[in-house]
Amino acid sequence: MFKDGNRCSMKITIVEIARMAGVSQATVSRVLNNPEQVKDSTRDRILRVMKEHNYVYNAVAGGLSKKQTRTLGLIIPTITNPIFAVSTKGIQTAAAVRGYSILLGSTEYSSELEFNLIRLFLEKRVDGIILTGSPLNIGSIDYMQERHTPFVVTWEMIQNDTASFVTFDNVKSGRQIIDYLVSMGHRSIGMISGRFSDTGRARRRWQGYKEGLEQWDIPYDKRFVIQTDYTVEAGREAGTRMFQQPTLPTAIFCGNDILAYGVMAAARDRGLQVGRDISIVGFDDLEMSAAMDPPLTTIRIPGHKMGKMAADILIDTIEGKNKEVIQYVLETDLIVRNSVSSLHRN
Amino acid sequence: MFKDGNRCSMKITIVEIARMAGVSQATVSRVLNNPEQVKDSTRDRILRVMKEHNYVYNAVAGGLSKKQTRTLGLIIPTITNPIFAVSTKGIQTAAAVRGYSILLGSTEYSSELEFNLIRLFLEKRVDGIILTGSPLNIGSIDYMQERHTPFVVTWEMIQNDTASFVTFDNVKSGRQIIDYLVSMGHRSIGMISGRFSDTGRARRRWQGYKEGLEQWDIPYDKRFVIQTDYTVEAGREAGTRMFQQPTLPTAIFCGNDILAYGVMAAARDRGLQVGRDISIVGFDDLEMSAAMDPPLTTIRIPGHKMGKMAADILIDTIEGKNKEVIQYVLETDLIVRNSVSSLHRN
DNA sequence: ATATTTAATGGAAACGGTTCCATTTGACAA
DNA sequence: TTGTCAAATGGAACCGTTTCCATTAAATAT
Repeated sequence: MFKDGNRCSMKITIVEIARMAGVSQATVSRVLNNPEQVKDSTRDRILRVMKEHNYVYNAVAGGLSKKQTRTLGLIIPTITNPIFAVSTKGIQTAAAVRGYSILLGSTEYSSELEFNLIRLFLEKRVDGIILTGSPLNIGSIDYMQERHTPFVVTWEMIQNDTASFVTFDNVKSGRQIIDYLVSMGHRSIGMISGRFSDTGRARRRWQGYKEGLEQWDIPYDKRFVIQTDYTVEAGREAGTRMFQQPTLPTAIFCGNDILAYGVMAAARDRGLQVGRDISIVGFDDLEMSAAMDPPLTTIRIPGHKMGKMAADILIDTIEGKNKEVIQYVLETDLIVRNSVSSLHRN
Repeated sequence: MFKDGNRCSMKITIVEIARMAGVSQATVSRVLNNPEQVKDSTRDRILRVMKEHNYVYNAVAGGLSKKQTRTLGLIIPTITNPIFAVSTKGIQTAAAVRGYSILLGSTEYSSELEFNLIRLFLEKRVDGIILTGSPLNIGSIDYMQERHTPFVVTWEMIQNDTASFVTFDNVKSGRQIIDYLVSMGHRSIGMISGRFSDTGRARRRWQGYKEGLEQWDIPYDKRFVIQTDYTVEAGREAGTRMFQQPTLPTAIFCGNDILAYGVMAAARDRGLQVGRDISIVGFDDLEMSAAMDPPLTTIRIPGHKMGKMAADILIDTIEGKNKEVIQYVLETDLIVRNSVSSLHRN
């Protein structure tokens, strides 16, 4: 257990190192933070002593003193949706490059949990917070601002012009899908959406859907829109319900790819061939969407890039490298594959 | 900005609260940690002062003093594979219930990054570490043990009987797949596997494959096994290569579901109908596997449960509620769906 | 009324670093 | 030799809690 015969290496501190190396504790601290300030020979000696005794820096003590933890709080709806996973990866990678770690919290779409996470992160003195796909809670933003904690929100834009965000336009993307569907000859279009109560995004995509219909003079038929949870199973169940109706839409816009997978399965269950009898489009462009049968037409959102940008903006803010509010609205792309049929006679 | 007219609320400390409430800082600390020890009237007064001034507890100072951070370090290969996401969710949920937060780190299958993460977590004084799908680095375990940091490994068993783990048997699960395939009449079975160099798991599943073949007296044909990255695209590419060979296996065991999705797509590209012309089985049972066309036969591993158990064991260890090493090997289930055809004439 | 417990509170030393402000040392110029 | 300056180091206060050990106040027993 005690490889080197002395007490647990976690217990040895800077002052013991100092004593053993015959210097003051200030000097030891310097080799840790500003090595160039100490004479080579002294530094080497101190470093040697540290090595010998397996010294492990205590970042919580350091954090208390420096008033910074080099830790970012990340709040996401759920890690279980791959799209947030890729976004998280973007954040994590960018943060790691700049020497920050990530404290992870999931809201599971609960505004109360979101608020609790923010309070917790504040107590833990994260240097900043990334709010992904939020805020759910009206108080969240104020709470952070009052406490002067740098933060950036992503996956969502906010009316407030005092806060940074990096996001994309859900309404526009939704409309883009309708435009495409209409261009393919569809005029009877349903939507299987996430719950408006869970996220603003779901509502906004639906808003794009509705605006799209209006623009093309297609009447809104509320039998053709279903809200459900963002899971494959829920999508399948919603699809089944949709397809049991006496008249069916020719195309369905799904609130995300996960839902689309379920709806595709429901279509097959019902004997409908996707991309011929029924057209389906998703949203997110997950890794597996291109491998579906048929490959899923969907909106690609720059999850990884958004994450990276959010992290970089946040860290710049923390480090005082930018003083302004930064607000980005990234572009999305419609990825046309084979899940939508053309209704034009050819 | 300064809602209540005083200085930033993050700056006000326990001693200011004490002064304002006319008590000692010890008493304030008590209302935070052992409220029952202070008289109701005093407690209420202190609480009121805190509320009024938006006091935010400083957990890093508390952590320094208490020598515990109520934070767990979580190391996973990549957050991008949904199976680790569900495992992470299990951990996170269990940890939250018991008042711990999660510091997240990804190794991206690099043993060097793994080691750096451990060192970083130790510096940040996490109370314990969960090593998922590791250790990659031979030194990792020793390093944590020497420093007396509680940890549990998951997704992997270790020879060492001084460390806790909760995992499942990759070899056995691999063999289970072969047994099933053979029972369906297959005798020409390929494998598209993750890279042995990336994870021990990949090798172990392959070992199950090989042992299975031996048991049924099927010669091992190395043209039928391909190692590749754990991504859909890589699976598709590997599948394409596989299917370009002059003779094909009748069934393919894929190292995980992600790979299987790619291989299914490759089969379709090649005009092979999965579940009829070619049989495919996966590993993990991701959420979307049941919605594939055809639904994917696969091994279900209890990712969420493993995560929860790992977290609970770790926390019990941290809190001294168990002093023993705990080693669990969970059961996996073969989920039979429709991606495997029967070769028996019927 | 006094002695004995128990409950409530306060004082002050940790916890393990950082950093401001000296002080010492040596090099170099005058 | 002395003065000046820069480089290297040390002393000690500070970061914001917790907690041990007293001390005081209140309650109960004798």
